[in-house]
Amino acid sequence: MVPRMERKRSDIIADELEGLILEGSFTDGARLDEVQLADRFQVSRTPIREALHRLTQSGLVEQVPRRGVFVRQPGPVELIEMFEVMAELEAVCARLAASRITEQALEELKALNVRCLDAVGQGQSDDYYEMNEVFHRMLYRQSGNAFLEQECLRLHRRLKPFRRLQLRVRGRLSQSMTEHEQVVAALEAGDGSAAASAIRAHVAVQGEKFHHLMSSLRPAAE
Amino acid sequence: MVPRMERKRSDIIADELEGLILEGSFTDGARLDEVQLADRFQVSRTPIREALHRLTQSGLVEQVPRRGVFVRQPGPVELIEMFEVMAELEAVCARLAASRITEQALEELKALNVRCLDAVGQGQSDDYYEMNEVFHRMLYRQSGNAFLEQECLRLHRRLKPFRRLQLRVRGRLSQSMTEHEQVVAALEAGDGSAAASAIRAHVAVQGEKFHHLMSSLRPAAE
DNA sequence: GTCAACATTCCTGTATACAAGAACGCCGTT
DNA sequence: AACGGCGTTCTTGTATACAGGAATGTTGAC
Repeated sequence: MVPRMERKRSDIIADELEGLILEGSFTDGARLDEVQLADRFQVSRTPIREALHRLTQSGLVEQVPRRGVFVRQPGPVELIEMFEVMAELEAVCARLAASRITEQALEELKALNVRCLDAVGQGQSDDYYEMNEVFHRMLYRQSGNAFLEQECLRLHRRLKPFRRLQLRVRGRLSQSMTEHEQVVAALEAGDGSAAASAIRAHVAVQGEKFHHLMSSLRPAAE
Repeated sequence: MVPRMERKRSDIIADELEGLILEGSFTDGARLDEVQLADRFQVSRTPIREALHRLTQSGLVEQVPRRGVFVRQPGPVELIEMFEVMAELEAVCARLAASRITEQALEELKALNVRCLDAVGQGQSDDYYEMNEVFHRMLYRQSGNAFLEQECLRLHRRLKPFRRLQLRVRGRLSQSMTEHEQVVAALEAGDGSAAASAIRAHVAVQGEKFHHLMSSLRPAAE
């Protein structure tokens, strides 16, 4: 079904810029100069403009007519709001999944959690991070609603750099594990509201505890 | 705070095209020719391209590299999924609003419902439609989460042409009224889950009953 | 008559040229 | 010395020119 998808330069540039912004390579409010970027990427202004336009739609930059585009890092308030929405969206996924999930997917989730547990035991937080991602993506998928899945992936991606900070908190990994297991248990029991509550708490804690980490206001600059 | 916002032509064109597509002026899968549109809007290809790019991000059209952009009307399945997400998002708004809504806003909602009731009594479905919009927008606002509000508005706008069909169902208006009142009552009681359930049902019925109206697959072409 | 290969043509993607508005600085006036 | 008006310059927004790939039509072979 995927015909060929030879991406054009402007898309590639958009992805790259998106990565740079999410990484925090640009300070908040910084102006993204078209000619400067054109020079940097060795292309003309046209693809740059298209890329910036896409980033505007994503909400990563703000475009002021006749003035230029400026990177727009979310402030603490907006971040907390976004985490709240993320928590609620995942809660919806969980509730829907509780009645829609397949046996097979449930088994996969369990297996995934076992592997997560191993990673936690060995203190491999990177591995855990990866598997945590897979866990959440599976949950989105099992909501049985492809549109919801897409929306969740979108927001998840947007919050990614801020989420990673969260794993650095001491003892967070094992706590996170427990929460995952509660979610799976609720799904297995077909208890939608329990699954929703579990995952909501799991995600919300990231938002609520988040500002404790906000001593550096910039996102994870790895 | 609004500096001037002299919109550029490409934005105006994007809005116009968006309206045309949502109205259903283009059949699904139709190709949007750049030069043709440029000629139609009396501009060069550049603003057209920017507008089409924006529509791509909105999901109204699909861009196939080296082939062109094609309007992409959501199919029945996708529409039902979108309505489901809308219902859940509004449910979240309601639940959050139950504990966050101000007295003043509550009064406004009540007043609005009284006016809605009048409109229903007089069979003025257009008036009702307008006030229904305001009701939902107020609910989004009262979630106390600006990001959630934005997301709700976005999806609401996307579903607008399909939602309108719903009002044509006989007896829907008075039923809708009752549901609104249930929501307000739950909000007043501070009962989040009741408010969520009420609004979820209110919106979901649109999605569920939607395919009964799908004899004509095209959106409301007024 | 049908199919395939080639050439033409059209359209998208990119580059460049042009126009207009905004910011900045300079100079003159008070 | 401070403030205001004017002009320069820089940057965005738009138009146009150019390049490459895709689709289509034609022609030739089987």
